[in-house]
Amino acid sequence: MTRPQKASADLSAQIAAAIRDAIVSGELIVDARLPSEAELSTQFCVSRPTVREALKRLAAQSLIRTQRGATGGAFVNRLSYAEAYRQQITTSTLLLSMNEVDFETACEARYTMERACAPLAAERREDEHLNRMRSEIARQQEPDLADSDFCASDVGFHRALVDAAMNPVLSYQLAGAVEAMQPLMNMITFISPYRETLIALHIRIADAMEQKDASSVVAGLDDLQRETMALSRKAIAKRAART
Amino acid sequence: MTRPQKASADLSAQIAAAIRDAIVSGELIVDARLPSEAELSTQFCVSRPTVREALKRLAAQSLIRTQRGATGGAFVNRLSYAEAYRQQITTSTLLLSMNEVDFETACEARYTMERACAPLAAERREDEHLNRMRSEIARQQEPDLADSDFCASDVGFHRALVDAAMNPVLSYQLAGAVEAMQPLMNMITFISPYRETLIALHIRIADAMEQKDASSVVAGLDDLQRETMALSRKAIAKRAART
DNA sequence: GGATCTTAATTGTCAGACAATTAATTGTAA
DNA sequence: TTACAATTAATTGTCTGACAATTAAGATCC
Repeated sequence: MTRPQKASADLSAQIAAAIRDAIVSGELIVDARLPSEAELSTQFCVSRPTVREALKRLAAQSLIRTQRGATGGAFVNRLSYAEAYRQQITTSTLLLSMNEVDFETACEARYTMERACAPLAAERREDEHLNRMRSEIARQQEPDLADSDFCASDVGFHRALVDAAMNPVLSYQLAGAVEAMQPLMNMITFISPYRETLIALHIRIADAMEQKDASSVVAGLDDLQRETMALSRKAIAKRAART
Repeated sequence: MTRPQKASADLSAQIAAAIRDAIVSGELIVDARLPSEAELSTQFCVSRPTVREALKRLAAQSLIRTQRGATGGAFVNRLSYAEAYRQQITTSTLLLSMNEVDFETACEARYTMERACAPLAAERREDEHLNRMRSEIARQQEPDLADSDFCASDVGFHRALVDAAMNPVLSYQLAGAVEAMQPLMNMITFISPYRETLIALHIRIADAMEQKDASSVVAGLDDLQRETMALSRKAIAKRAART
């Protein structure tokens, strides 16, 4: 954790980079305590506010956590799957919403990845996953369900499918792809007949999962992608017609 | 951008959350200028250092950028693909390194996702991608190449394959999976005969890509996964024997 | 021994100041 | 009038010093 090198950047950014490097390189291991803010400020020859800004940067990336009190301080944080999920989702959501990624590209990416999970999911699925899928389907059949809740349930259904692959790294990677689609999906209005088509496909996929029939799951996802894309085209056409 | 609600957290965290919500919800659009630090400090009834800590948190997530000078200030940042890649990779790398994710799980996730790209990649690949793959193979055949450079080239090869799918969202999602494996791969020593096996598979995959033969690409990736896992088991066994 | 108080260390927050940077404005000369 | 230089104002970057809040450890008392 020596003096940072890259000039022409904020001191706080330089210090944050230096500490981050120390963490990533393993020089600072999980749960290790960093020097106190006062010590860091003398080490780096900067004031405490500057050190604090650096620490806040790291905290924003969940690289450290801080504790007040006598034995408090900043500690290297173990990045939990839950935290990683959260960051993955926010980053993906922002990327999709701010970069004007068209629906088809995002949709293709999502279903491509999801199809990849299907073989593992079909083979390893447990009753828990099947139950989650079934209960989301039941929710989707509620007649007075709002569009946004329908989409949320859709996300839940697909996450259950992904989780069934029993590979946490895969679940983590897919989390972004699946959840980030929700805002885009929310722009589609799911009127009754369309919902029924999607639900029928969900049922088909769940049945295939129950029988551990991987190729049918893949085929179901294929159809679901086609259906979703067709729906989005309709929504876009309708929006264009209105203007 | 009203007063934050969640109590019992740092003021700077609350303020950061409030501004982040305003950005995510679209209340603050890309390139919009936030109020100056002085204004924010009066708006939120906190001191300027506290506001600054909040802004640094957001800057760490590339949600804003700051500019000094007369017309300076904090601006909502458009999250570029490059930025998103970077964040994706650091998060994935940390998750894998700090959570003691075993090699097989990470490897399975990576190859599962990569196989999913294969059909699109085989169909859409351009000469550029093929050239990148070939040149990485050439690099891998250099006799004096260090293990870490061999791994880096391996990553380059696979990224070219993923990019050939011509879907930036997919490339973004895969970036984490592929790059985060590199530190894990670096723990394997690639002695000469093993390298040749991997290179042969790379050549097989590149040839299949050239002929746009999707199923052969998938089969090649399958074998590559098996080979990589076998190699890692050997490395682990050797390490265990040494102690 | 156990409960309570004190103390010290540490982070959280504040106020005020000055330096550095940058664009707009103003002044000046060709 | 135009081109260029100096000034000015706004803003972020940084520092100093202080105090509040929190927490664990030690000291004290019963």
